[in-house]
Amino acid sequence: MHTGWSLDDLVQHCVKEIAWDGAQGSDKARLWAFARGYINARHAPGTNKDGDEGDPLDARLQDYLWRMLVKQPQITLTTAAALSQTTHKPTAPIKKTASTNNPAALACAEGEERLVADFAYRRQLIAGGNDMSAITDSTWRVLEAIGRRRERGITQVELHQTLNIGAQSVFHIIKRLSSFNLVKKVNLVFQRNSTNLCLHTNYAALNDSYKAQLIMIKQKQQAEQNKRKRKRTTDDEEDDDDDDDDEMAEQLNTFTAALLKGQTQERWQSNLVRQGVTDILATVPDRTMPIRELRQKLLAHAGHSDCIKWFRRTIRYLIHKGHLESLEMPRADGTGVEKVARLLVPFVASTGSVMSSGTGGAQMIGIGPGARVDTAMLDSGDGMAMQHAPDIQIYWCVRKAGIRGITVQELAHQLGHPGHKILQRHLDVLSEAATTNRQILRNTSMAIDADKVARIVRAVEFAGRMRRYRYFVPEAYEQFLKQEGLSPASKQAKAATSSASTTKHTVAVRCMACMCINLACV
DNA sequence: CTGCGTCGCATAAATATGGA
DNA sequence: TCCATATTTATGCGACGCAG
Repeated sequence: MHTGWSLDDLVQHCVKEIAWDGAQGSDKARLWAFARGYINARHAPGTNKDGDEGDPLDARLQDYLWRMLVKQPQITLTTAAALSQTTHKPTAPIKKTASTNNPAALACAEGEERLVADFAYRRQLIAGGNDMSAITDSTWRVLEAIGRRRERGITQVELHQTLNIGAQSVFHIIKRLSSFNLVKKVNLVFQRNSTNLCLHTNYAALNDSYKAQLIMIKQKQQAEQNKRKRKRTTDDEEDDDDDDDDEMAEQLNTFTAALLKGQTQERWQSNLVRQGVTDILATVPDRTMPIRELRQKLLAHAGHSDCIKWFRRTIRYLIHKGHLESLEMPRADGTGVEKVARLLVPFVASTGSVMSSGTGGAQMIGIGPGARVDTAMLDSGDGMAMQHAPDIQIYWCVRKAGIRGITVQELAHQLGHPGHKILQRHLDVLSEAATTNRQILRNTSMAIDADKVARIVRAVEFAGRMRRYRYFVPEAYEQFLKQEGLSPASKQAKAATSSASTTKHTVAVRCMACMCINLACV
């Protein structure tokens, strides 16, 4: 934690970074990024913002740095054009032609100058003291690619695609490399696919996903310790259990709260929930608890439809995998039966899991027709992606649409064209009140606070004879009405009629999309 | 009859494994 | 290192039963 830095140190830092960039080397823009990273990291946190308003890396420093670097024995000055022709590698005839989509080569102009570290130095830095005879050409290429993407890691899929190596071979190579302790793997689940993020060991500790994995492992170990303690003494460790539960519950609450507010990038972590469920069950008598109670204990927003869906899915998954069994038990107050869950085998996250702790602006990622698990989501700068429940994805899309609203067609497009039926169903549910309260809502005529209960607003718009729905977040809908000079007086009617009644409250307004359409609220 | 929730089967995409 | 195949994890959707 030095608050100062020296020019020599800066130069050495850049030499290393260039070496990490591999055979393609680094261009000037990247070099300046390295230097800025170095300088900022060594400034005291408070001083670098207002203290020096100007760029700490001014033209003079840039010039100096460049001249010093060119002089370094390990560094060669070359151009992008030269790099694309020569293979520049003492080891093997690697088919550079195969990787024409090399981003580094394409990104810079033909004559762009690049600094490249020599092979021996790079090898020492990236492969450490490992015997190079054990590292074959393909292995080296993979290792180098991982090194190049050291900050955010690279997925197995990307390695397979960019290096033109079979997916299975990539798997083997990664396995080998992790046996040398050069590479760390982190499992990601994204939409319907799961993949591994590969990180160079030296940089793994900087990655949020890897940190999350370590936290999970630590939690697992603590849970095991607690269990062992519990076996020995049953009464004295209650406090520990409570603390543990509180900690877990708190973490989960943060997740749900943040998720539902849509103000964060924290991704819901299904493994965390699964583990939370079994951890709680492990501490109660008979390892049995009503599912409803379990949900309330685990989640701060247990009444939200999002939570209910997620939770139901989680329970179902755990039952399917043999961790839980579901039983019918009479209620304590004697009014019928309710479902309870009994723990059979505690769930333990095996391959680690992922959550993001990014700090950038909240944004939806990975949803779209071409969404993939690789660059699209990682390049968005917020680290990791997690699989989302469809309703949450829908909700966020509607939210993102804001005052303009969104039609089913647009929604379907944004979500990568899921099944028509399933989409409609989720929309039905979301535009109604929370599912558990439906009974109450139907039977009551009192005013319903739609802002609190309904998640999204469904409005119908007419264009000639055509009729279609448009969905809004409640706040956005209010805003829309205000903009059109209308009072949101239809709120009650809207909530009351959304389920069964046929009465319609119609308002003639201008549609934001077409500017000439009547919009009616149903 | 209708709406809703649950169950089970089919499918997809990626990883993991073992033999050549 | 490649090939064929198993496994894992998640989604899509129809069938079925229940309650109003």
